[in-house]
Amino acid sequence: MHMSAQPAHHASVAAASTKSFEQALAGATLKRVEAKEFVFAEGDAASHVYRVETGAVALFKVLIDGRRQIVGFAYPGDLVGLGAEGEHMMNAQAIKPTRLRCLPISGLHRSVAQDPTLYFQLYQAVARELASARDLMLTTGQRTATERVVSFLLALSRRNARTGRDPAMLELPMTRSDIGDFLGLTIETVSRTFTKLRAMGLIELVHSSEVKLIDIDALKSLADGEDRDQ
Amino acid sequence: MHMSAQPAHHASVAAASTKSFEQALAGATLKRVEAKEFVFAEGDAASHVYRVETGAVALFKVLIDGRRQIVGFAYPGDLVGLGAEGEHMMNAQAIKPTRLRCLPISGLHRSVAQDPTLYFQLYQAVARELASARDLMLTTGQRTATERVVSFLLALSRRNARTGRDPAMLELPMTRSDIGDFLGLTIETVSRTFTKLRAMGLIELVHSSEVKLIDIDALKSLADGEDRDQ
DNA sequence: CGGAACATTGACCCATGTCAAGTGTCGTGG
DNA sequence: CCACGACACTTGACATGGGTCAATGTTCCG
Repeated sequence: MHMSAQPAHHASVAAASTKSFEQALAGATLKRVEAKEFVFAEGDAASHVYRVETGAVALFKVLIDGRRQIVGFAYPGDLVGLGAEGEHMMNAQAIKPTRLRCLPISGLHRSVAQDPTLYFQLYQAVARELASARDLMLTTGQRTATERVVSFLLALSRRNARTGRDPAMLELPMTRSDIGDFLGLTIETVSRTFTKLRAMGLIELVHSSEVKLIDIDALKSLADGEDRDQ
Repeated sequence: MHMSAQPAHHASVAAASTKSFEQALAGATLKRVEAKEFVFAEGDAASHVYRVETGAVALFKVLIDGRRQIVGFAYPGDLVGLGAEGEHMMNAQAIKPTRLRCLPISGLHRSVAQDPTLYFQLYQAVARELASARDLMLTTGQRTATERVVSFLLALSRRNARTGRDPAMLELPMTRSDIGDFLGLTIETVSRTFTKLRAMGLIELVHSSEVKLIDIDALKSLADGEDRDQ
């Protein structure tokens, strides 16, 4: 039987919270960025790793013709910027006012001297991120628009459950455009799908950025083709 | 300006070849698997990491209704099975007769005692794999069928160039179905796209599993929307 | 109050999926 | 060596999900 692992779609290295890691972060400076401000861009020197304290950040790549793929959203507790060798290979942009703790990579290497398992933790953190990336690939590669949107909502719901919030009431800090670029859909399709789910009585749009899940079980079965272990 | 990094699409931890790593692998047993035989399946205990010596392996996840997403192919020199915590979260299946070097995870942890940087190497290996996974997301999320197939061919071409083989003559060890499940397309669309590229004089199908690239520059511009730095 | 940005809705169309023949190609056994 | 069957691949005809283009609503902030 599978008790398998990650629920999917929290694509930014869920917090590796251990003593040595917390210590490394403790001295880190705090940085505020406004909505739409970049934390770093593709090609920038990878000087820091950041942990989101409040707010939310979108991680994305762009094609030369402007098409954009968001590869993940980072919420409070998530790390961004890991796994970059020398320079960043993607962009990180705040999607609302955000506070970040900035950890210089050089300092990180120094911390390793005190705690050699730190690399193991980084390894695990990146491995988790890899797992999410692959789950997202499954979603964008093989699923219909409805399945994608529902999976996305359920992933947010699970995140809420994990962090002690109401799993039926979702805040969507990102725009429809962001959701579309994450799921490989257009704004219009995302919007139509929300409308359809509302018409089916499965969700309620309290506000365009606030969704109430009415019938989670029905949503789960809609998301199907769901990877094992919900 | 970007000198950025990875060419994309070699989704299985390109070989981390260092002394300590080679030593760890040296004592490893060799295993032969036939085409279609599983190396491991989702849910299996993650007991070993494997390095492909000859042959090729497909890594994939399946949805309950049978849809399949191949997240990468592993060729000689590539590692498979890294990043699994406890149990594997995907399947690894040989796509032709394959020889693998099997490295017990327990032994790997022992080797770390001798060389603490080993974890750093593993971290880097997984980070590279993550970069490929994200490149693939960009491809399957945002591109047309033609762009996907051409990107795929060019990635194989680059791999050939990197390993000292003819970058214009490609061996496709995988079936059309595998390619489709990798790129998020159907068999028929993959086949039609090959036919179209042949009709355009850009490729030649020596054999259904052997492709000759005739006009690589034209292919590159077709692949466009290509991520920066070719 | 006005305007910009975001979201929704509608009409239409096309790329790709689906279904259904056909056509190699390879390996096996007679 | 040939015949057969099993697959894999190709090709065609058709259907449709979701993209595109366009208009309208809504929200929020100055």
